[in-house]
Amino acid sequence: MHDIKAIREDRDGFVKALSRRPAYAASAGAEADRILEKDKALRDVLVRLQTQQARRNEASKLIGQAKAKKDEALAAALMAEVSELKEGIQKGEQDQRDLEKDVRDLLAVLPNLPADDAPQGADEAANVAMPERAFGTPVQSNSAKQHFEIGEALGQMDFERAAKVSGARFVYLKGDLAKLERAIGAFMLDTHTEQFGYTEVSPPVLVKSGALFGTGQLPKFKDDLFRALAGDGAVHVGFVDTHNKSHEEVAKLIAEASVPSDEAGHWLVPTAEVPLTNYVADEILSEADLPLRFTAFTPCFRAEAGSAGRDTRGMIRMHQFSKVELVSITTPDQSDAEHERMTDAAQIILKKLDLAHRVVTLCTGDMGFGARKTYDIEVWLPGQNAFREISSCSNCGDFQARRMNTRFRNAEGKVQGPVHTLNGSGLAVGRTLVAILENYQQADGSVAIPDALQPYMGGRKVISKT
RNA sequence: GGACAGGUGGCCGAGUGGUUGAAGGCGCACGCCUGGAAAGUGUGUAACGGUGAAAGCCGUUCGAGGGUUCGAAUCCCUCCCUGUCCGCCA
Repeated sequence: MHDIKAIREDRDGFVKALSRRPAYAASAGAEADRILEKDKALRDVLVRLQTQQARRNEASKLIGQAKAKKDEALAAALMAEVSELKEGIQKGEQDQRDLEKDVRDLLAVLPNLPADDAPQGADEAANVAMPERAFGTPVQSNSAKQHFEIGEALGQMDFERAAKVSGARFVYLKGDLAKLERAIGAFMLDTHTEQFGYTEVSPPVLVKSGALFGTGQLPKFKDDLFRALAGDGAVHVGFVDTHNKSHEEVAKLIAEASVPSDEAGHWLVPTAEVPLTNYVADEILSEADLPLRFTAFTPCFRAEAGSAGRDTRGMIRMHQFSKVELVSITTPDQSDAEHERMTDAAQIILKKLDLAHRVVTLCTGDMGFGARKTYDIEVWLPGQNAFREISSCSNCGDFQARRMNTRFRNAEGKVQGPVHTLNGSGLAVGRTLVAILENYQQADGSVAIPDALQPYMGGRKVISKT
């Protein structure tokens, strides 16, 4: 969420930054002007309304004093005056609510402004390589199998039965592959907590809509989410007047007043970023406690609404997958350094697993809604003969903090404004498993276990068909 | 799911229609006291918004949203959350 004051005070600067996102290249100016128009109308209403409220408050106090002095005539005169103000005040309050909602609704769907050093570009082709962060040598091989061929041949990865039970984009892992997923998660958590000071968290994976608004998935991206409703999801809303009505009439009125609402039920988290970041929602944190660093190993659920036909084979794009997430809450002046540190933490995992990868800075056309700057880590998959995203580390600046209403105060107790939030995968566990299968596959169909994971796999060195 | 009881400032906690943004306490900050500290003592200590060059002035906020009233932390309605008991349940 953008700071309306910032748009008001520097409209052109806002438009310039927003128009760096290709989707807003043409419309940024019009967006800003629509918002500013509503904002101006709101402030006009406030000036008028507050004058009336001030007089009402003053007169109300005088009424209390007059009544205390038994001066009923004065009290009656004042009450008549306030009575006349009432209509205007109620109208003003309604206008205020409407205009505040208008401004908020317009702001809520606008993406974050790219950082100055986020490269300009239309799509992923314009992402900028970071050679200083590249690691390892991609192994080209004509004989390399894809992960699902390896997993299915091992008899430990079953898409057909998953389709029977849950449909497309689900998988059963069994035996050593199921254990390997757990081992990868445990290895990642241990690394982040022990080497990087993250606090391990086991968060809720069903959340209310307010949390998804806070991190920016709602209201704009609800089609990407799964929703969990109790029963048929009907919710009783509003007041039903049962006076002098038959049972049938009351039942009908209740049914009419019961509708699915956007507030009803829960949503399945698309990433642990949501519960980890919203942990501090509506709080004023102490600067001394920052940065906060959280990590969690959770399932993630995504509808993949816009991905029909993409990555249909294998485990690359699932409705449900495991991920270890990293979230940092920092002061504004720390967030750039924290972004580099978080990316280091994510990369360490791949380095310890000896998996070749590269890192790119996303261009303005490829960045997510809430990010001001993003690094993607792409791991080499010899079976696909390609680099594939395995982590995305973003600095969201104060964008999520404004939506969540999370601020911090300094040592003197003075509120300093919104915190900065960052999130990154550390890493996608399913895709890490894919990368291990493809990079550690052996000619006989078995898969070597990376050294770093052997302690988590009972000291074993290889996964074979059982 | 049912029945009660609650949700007040950084924390605890008073407050059931009229100068209550809110007593009191804790915590915190600064001062006095002290050789220094503790104790004691004094003062201060919410957020957000509008307006203004600023000082300031004004408004809103006592879980959230509506309503009643000249006036709501206080009365009414809806929702959310917490606690206790019952039911069900991993």
